[in-house]
Amino acid sequence: MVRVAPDLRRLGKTFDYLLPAGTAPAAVGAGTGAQVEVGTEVRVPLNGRVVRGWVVALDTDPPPGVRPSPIVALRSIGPPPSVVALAEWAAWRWAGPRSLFLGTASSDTVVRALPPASPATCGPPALSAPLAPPGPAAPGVAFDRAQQWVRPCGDVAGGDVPGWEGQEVGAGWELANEALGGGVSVVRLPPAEDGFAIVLAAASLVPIAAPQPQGRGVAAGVLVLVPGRAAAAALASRLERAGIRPALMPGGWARARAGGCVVVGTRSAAFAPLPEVAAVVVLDAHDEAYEEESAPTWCAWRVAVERARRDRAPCALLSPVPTLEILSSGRLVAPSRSVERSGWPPLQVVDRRGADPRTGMFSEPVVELVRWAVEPGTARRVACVLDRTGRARVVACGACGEVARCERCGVALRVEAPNAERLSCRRCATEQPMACPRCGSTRLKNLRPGVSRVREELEALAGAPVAEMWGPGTRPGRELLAPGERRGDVAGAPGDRAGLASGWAGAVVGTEAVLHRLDWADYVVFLDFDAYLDVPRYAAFEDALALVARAARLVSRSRSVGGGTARAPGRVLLQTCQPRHDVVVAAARADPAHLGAAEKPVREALRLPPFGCLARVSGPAAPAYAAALESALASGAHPGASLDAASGGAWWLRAPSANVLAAILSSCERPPGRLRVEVEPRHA
DNA sequence: CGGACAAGCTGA
DNA sequence: CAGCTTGTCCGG
Repeated sequence: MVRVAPDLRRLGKTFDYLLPAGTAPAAVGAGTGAQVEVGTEVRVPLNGRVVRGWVVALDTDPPPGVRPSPIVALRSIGPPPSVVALAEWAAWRWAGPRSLFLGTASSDTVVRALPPASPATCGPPALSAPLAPPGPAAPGVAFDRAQQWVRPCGDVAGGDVPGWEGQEVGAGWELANEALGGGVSVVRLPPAEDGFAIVLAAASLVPIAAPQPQGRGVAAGVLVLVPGRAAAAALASRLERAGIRPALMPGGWARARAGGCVVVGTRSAAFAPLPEVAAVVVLDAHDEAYEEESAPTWCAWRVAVERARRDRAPCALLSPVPTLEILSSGRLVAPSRSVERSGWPPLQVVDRRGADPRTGMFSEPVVELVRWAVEPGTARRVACVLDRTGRARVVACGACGEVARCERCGVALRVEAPNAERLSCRRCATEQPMACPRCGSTRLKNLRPGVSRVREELEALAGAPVAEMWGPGTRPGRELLAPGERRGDVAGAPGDRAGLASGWAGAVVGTEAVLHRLDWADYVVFLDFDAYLDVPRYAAFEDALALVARAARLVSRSRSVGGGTARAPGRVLLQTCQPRHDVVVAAARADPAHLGAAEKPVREALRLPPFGCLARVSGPAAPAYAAALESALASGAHPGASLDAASGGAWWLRAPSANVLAAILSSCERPPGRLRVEVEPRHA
């Protein structure tokens, strides 16, 4: 008898079934597809139809009074037991259906057999002796294993091993051992460093093919997460050039399931079916691509951290701009200040406080830059970023020029309605009189950048065509116009766009898409950086700094010039009315910790993450659920937790920690009807 | 989730 | 009261 979780979104229950004739629980041949084990995908009858499901427990006793039906069929090899348990944890942690996480952990296609566990085909440093599996709290062992990698690869970087020519090896090497020394580390690598050295060091922790009879036993692997599909593919091919054949998710599901390999993938690969992890590396852990936007709002780097904790494996979270939440999850590993500074490009801040609104979006330095970029016969590229939304109702003081901002939390105050009589703070929900909080002047002017004609203006100023790029920043399907082209008449097939983006030079204006789609630039200009500082989200400042880091990476990337490769002399330029803002200061000093130090007390005072954990409850069934939560809180079992009504029939549940929050949510039965529970939504 | 079935509405 | 919509329950 086995227990099965059906693949039905609204059904959290499990059901017991009889094994089909001729099968037995996983006593022998587990993972070969012939037998049932925890994780196996099955097809089971339920209420008169046949549904997909996962075996979540073996040898169960059915509740009294029910007579179980037999399983209809074994459908596919499923995630290993460790990942089934991980999915259960995630379902609890983010108050979501377990089947959703099991689905994420499963193969897109039916898998009936696994390839032989691919042993570490690690290239250059042919490690001769089998390595011990990762043990509990053995930093010394991890250190030694990483050393074996680091030393040869440090030499290899000179280019004397095939496939290694020209691999740039930076500060990552010195940090790799420390990063993988045990437990969770937060590695603050500057934007110019890509962390490949740490990935290689982690890859060396794949145990050398310990012979495993019939695929039994645990074959640990190394998990590497990257924010996007393109970056995953790029990392995979780079690993191959280094002699390591990684399992690229989702296609590499079966290889990952067999274990003993390096698995590379995006957010969903946090649930890659490695039976055990020997090390975990998350690149650009601050990237919002790791967070699922709709409920359940799970977060891949947090899953990765939990996974490493369960397997007592080292976990390295890499980021040039680690958020407070990331920092609170591990110990900080950072290069020296001088190394960090040299990994950030110079930042030029253009103070726009005194600017005449009629000069439009462009300061003198920007106009000069664009003219420089469009000079004929040059291969220069200047990218201008303009977020067209988000600051229509922000006001600045007509007397002192300061943006009116909340004295309590520092966010820009907004005029919520066209003829409102007070200024409101959307972060801490307070209101203030319609006057400059700094000098008291009531002469306030609306900051309202011109939007639709920015490109035309720039073309007029530069006296040359300027390209345009737009579209949502994180989704595909954007279009790049060549110089002189208009929206709607994109040259070539859609497939040509990437080529256009890489071969093209001059000036480009676009939304955040620019930062995602271009592969290099000499300069990145934020035409209206304040738009990012004024977003009413608790994480707005961190997100703004992350954008600068992304721009920094664009301008520090090497590019081909006239057949050779040159280092772009990159710079980032910000136009802002808030030149002393902590985000601007942090970026200018190449010191992300500056922002962290400024943010910490505010978060602490407002009990925002990482000093507290919030969940938003909404939907038609929210009132009923809120009532249940209220009575759970009234019982006194959860000190420090509270429930507040928000606008639009929603509620905020606040708890001192994510665990307490999850405990409260899971202790309250969900009422029937549509209910949305968003745990830790970053747009709060 | 989706089928079964019960309770409620409508119109002749 | 047939014929249809809307809602609640339940599954092994």
